[in-house]
Amino acid sequence: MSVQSWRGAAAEIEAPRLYSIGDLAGEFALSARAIRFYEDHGLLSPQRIGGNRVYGARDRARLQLILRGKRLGFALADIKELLDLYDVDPDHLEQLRATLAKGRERIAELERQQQEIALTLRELRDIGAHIEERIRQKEATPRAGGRKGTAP
Amino acid sequence: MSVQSWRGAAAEIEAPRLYSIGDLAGEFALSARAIRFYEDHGLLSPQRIGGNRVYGARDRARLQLILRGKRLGFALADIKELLDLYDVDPDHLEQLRATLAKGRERIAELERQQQEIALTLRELRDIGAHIEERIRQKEATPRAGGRKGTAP
DNA sequence: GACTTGCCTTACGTTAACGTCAACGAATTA
DNA sequence: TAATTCGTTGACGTTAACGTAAGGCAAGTC
Repeated sequence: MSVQSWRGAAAEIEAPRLYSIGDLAGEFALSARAIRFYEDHGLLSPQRIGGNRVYGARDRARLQLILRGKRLGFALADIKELLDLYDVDPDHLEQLRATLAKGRERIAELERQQQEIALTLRELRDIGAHIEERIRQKEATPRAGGRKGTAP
Repeated sequence: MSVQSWRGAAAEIEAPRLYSIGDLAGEFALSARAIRFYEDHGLLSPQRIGGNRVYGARDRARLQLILRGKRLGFALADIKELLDLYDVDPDHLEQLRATLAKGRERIAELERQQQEIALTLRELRDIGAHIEERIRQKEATPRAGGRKGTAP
């Protein structure tokens, strides 16, 4: 049963949508084990209702960020730092500065990554163009010799 | 001793630069163990001179690609596939087509990754701007309350 | 009342990507 | 000649990020 049913049908007030661990696991196509794992490592901290985990919009958003971070190849520890950037205490000046600094590091790293992706894309497209041409050659004149592939 | 010394000083003909495992390890700041590991998994295949590994320009270039792939968060198995795109047999039409297809997949994946990085960068810059403003506030009027950070 | 479903915790297993250590050989260097 | 300095091959250890299995509670279903 979806967690939402627990809230009864007094749907006059805005009901901030809630999710069970199974809901999120299904929606994002990962295992409940993984979600619990993220919690164990401090990336999520859902409420509890009688032992059961209950996730709100904030948790859901954080989970999305986690998955995006993973797709970008970051380790969970890094992703945790990234998530921490979101809930800095706006009253503590030193923490604000520290967060800003960390944020800039992440930005720099992502920009570097951007460059490397762009470079890799150029190379792949180049290879692709060569291969396409080679294919056209072979299709035009089926039994002929050919030059070697692009180095290396 | 650098492998290069083995080639004597008959430097009239162009000597294609060679490297020992230590050379590459030093240059790219990784361990010799890692380099051997890559070889064990088919990502490198240096020559041998009396049991010792000897790397040429091609091996060096492949190693660079490996490291770049790692920085982009790819697994070694994926990187191996990527490397294989470079030395496709230009005479085998089917292999050409298959390579082209794989290449396009990688391109698509990298483009998706590009989008996600761009998105993350926008968010981080946004957070950064908020934090900077908050810092200016606190610097201007040291003891005042403040709004909360950017959700989530 | 038995069964299924969904969640819980605990604990051990697994894979990737190396690190570390041992024991050895070949080549310089003192 | 002895001691370093690279390099070699095993073999075992380690960390991250989960998977998998065992056993149990609570609620709904047949």
